[in-house]
Amino acid sequence: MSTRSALDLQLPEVLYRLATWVRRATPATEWNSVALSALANVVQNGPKRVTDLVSAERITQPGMTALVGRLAAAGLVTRGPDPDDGRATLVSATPVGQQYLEQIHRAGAEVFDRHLSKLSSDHRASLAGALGALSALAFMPVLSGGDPDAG
Amino acid sequence: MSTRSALDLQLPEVLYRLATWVRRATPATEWNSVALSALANVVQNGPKRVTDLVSAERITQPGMTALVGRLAAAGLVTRGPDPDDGRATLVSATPVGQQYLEQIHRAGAEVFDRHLSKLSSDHRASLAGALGALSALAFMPVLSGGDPDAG
DNA sequence: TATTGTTATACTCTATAACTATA
DNA sequence: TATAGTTATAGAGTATAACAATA
Repeated sequence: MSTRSALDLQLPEVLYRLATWVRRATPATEWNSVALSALANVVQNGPKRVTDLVSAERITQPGMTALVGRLAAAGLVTRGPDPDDGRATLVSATPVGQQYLEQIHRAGAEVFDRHLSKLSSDHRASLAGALGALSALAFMPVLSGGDPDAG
Repeated sequence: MSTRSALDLQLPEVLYRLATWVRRATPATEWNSVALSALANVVQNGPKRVTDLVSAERITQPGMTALVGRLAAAGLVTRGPDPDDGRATLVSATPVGQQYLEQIHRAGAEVFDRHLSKLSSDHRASLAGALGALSALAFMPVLSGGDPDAG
């Protein structure tokens, strides 16, 4: 039995479960996951057009318009014109939005830390060794294929 | 620099991002994540009361009643009396529900496999080494604390 | 004519409150 | 009286369709 087959057979299932676990372990917030993800996008990558945000999330353009409107009403983002394209709207994070996201991440990190401390030292060591790989996966662009229309 | 501090500092952030990544990479289905999670609960653990399903998900009792009603209408679960408690309702998975969940997992596994194949062999090896730890985390009961009311 | 974004409308889902049945 | 579950009602969020502005 090679490590390759173990990886192929078990990791997808484990990742799936892990995502569910993270969803349950993460403290509830007043914003849903799509909203936090869109906010994180503009916080980390700078101003984005509505279309860009749409393609990064599983939501329609009108849905993103409404979401950006709510985020703007809450003071977490601002909307402005795109100097390069008169049709486009640039969505930018405000300092408040950035601070809010950092606070959410701190609260989530605390919860994760409490759970990680329950793991055996062997398990903790193997996780530390896989940090780079997990990060590479977490930052990997999602391949199209399940979604025929996705570009 | 110990591996312990690297783990504490980076892993929570990576896990958070990884969960978002999984959410985006997983093919969209007609059922949302709470519905699939509740279905998976009864498929894997056998019949459960509505209250049990409520405590495992972030949803209210009326919300779970409605969700179970939809799952039952779709033929994925059935409801029956609890022989030990006349007040309770036992929710059980049907063969159709079990097959549906297996199909969802197969489709998700295919997508994950395609992404995993993009990783370097070093990263794949470290992931294989962390499988046990990831699984331990994914199956760890969620600790209360962020949620004062949670048992 | 195609693309970007918004508005109008309807539907799904979930929360709070009130209720019934059983312990 | 407390617990398990349901029903009634209202609100948030998102999709489809139609529209306005710019490329």
